[in-house]
Amino acid sequence: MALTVSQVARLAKISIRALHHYDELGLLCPSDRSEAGYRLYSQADLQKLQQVLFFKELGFPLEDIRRILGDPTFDLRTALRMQRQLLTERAARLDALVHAVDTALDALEKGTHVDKEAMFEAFGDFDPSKYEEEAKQRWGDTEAYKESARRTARYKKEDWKRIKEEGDALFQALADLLAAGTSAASASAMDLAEAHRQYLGKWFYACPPAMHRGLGEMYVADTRFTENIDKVRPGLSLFLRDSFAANAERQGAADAPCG
Amino acid sequence: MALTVSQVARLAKISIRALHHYDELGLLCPSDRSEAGYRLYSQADLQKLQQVLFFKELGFPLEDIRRILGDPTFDLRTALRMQRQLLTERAARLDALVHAVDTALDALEKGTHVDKEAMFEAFGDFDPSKYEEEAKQRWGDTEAYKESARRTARYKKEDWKRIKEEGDALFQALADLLAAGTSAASASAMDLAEAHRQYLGKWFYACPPAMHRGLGEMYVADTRFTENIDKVRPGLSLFLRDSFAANAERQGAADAPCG
DNA sequence: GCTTGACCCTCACGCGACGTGAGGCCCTAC
DNA sequence: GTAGGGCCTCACGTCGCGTGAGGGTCAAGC
Repeated sequence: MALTVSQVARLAKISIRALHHYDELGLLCPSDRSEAGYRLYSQADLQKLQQVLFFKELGFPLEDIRRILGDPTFDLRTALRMQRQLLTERAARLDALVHAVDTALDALEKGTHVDKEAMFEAFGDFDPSKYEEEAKQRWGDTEAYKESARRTARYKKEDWKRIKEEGDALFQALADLLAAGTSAASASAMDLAEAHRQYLGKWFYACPPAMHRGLGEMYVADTRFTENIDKVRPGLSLFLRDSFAANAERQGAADAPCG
Repeated sequence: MALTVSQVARLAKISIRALHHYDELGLLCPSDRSEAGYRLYSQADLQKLQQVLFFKELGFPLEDIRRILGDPTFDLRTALRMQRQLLTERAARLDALVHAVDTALDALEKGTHVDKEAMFEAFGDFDPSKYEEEAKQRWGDTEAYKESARRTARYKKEDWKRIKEEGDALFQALADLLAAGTSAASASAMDLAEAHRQYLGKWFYACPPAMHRGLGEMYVADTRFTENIDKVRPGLSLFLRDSFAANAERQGAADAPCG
């Protein structure tokens, strides 16, 4: 039943080296080894590999995949939403590129003598003056604009981390309240709950108070969430549920379910 | 008129380091430097950058882009067709992934308690037995199959090079005939012309004899092609045109134009 | 004239996901 | 017993930059 590296590699259409790499990272360690030290993969290993490849296709870095698969309470929902967003953006971009290539090919096949400059007119995506105007419209020609222009490049790469940190900070702040014995229905707790709700809306999806309350319910109902939230501080999931609910009440939420 | 690195970087929405990198590679060297050694980019440099970014978006490696832009007779048409193919495949894959993510999200929002295995059923793309059957159907469980399975992984990465080499070899063979004084209408020349036509059909696009003849015409009509083809051997472009035409005649082509 | 701070330069190492040998053990088969 | 294929573990290479370190340049304000 146990498969060797080359067999697994052929099945999954990846390289042997990739399997070695996943082993090194602790991402997918074969569940057995032969006497001679050969890697032996079980059916369960294959299933895990399947999951690894899924997330890889979605564009997750391997280190994240390791954590995702190792940590069953990872926030799949928000991660998938972000990834969906990313994928659709990439798809739109690809569509645009295919279009640009078609235009270029058309021109080539008709005129034969199309010079490259003309080709790029079709792909009119880099007119400096246009960019500058757009940029000024957005931020004005201020110091803030200069600063912003400089930082946006970094943002792209660090989005994930920043967003995660922002969320973690909110949870931590709520955990601190819990530790201090503050009530989940206190103004400070509700304010943080509201901040968390807005945080979700800002980065992931519109989350009306009723849905937020539902999310809190899920935190205690679903042990996968509960366990991990309580790692920050025991009892935090309950505290979150209550503060989310209190805040939802304050915001005048009806008794709508989450979803 | 001359722009500094940071200005260009802001306009093109790339990093300064990237510009340094392109300079190092000889891909985009600023046409001027200040007394202090500052890079100064002209409008022409910006246009070239525009082209660089276009090809980069299409997924070409930088080294290839350098050669493409440095060599005006590069076979844009075939390159673009290949790239188009690649892009549509990638787009299709992205679509499938978005779908898979949607399914996963749906399940998550309904059931909340969806385990990962169920999630991957939606993305049923890794059933080992399925793969194995498919593979056997295609190649049978032979030595050739084993070999093939081992090589396909490499093919992906080396496609470009192999295909280019195949084309180069054909051109070289024809150049040898020319050097030997063989007629462009000789059987051997026509056979090579036919091989080139089939080569195009195999890797790029269906090229009926009449279109192939038109391609030959272009080789002499468009100096960008002429110059570079004649680098292989002076007069080769003419020889190609004539042998393509002779072969088209032999294949019973009407007098249709290329395209 | 001097400092401050934004901007520029050139090394040069780091990263992520492997590719690609090198050198050597294992295992079956002739 | 030796030839071959498959497996192992280092360990360095690749690509497209990111990210400092260490230091010169330049316009503005004191």
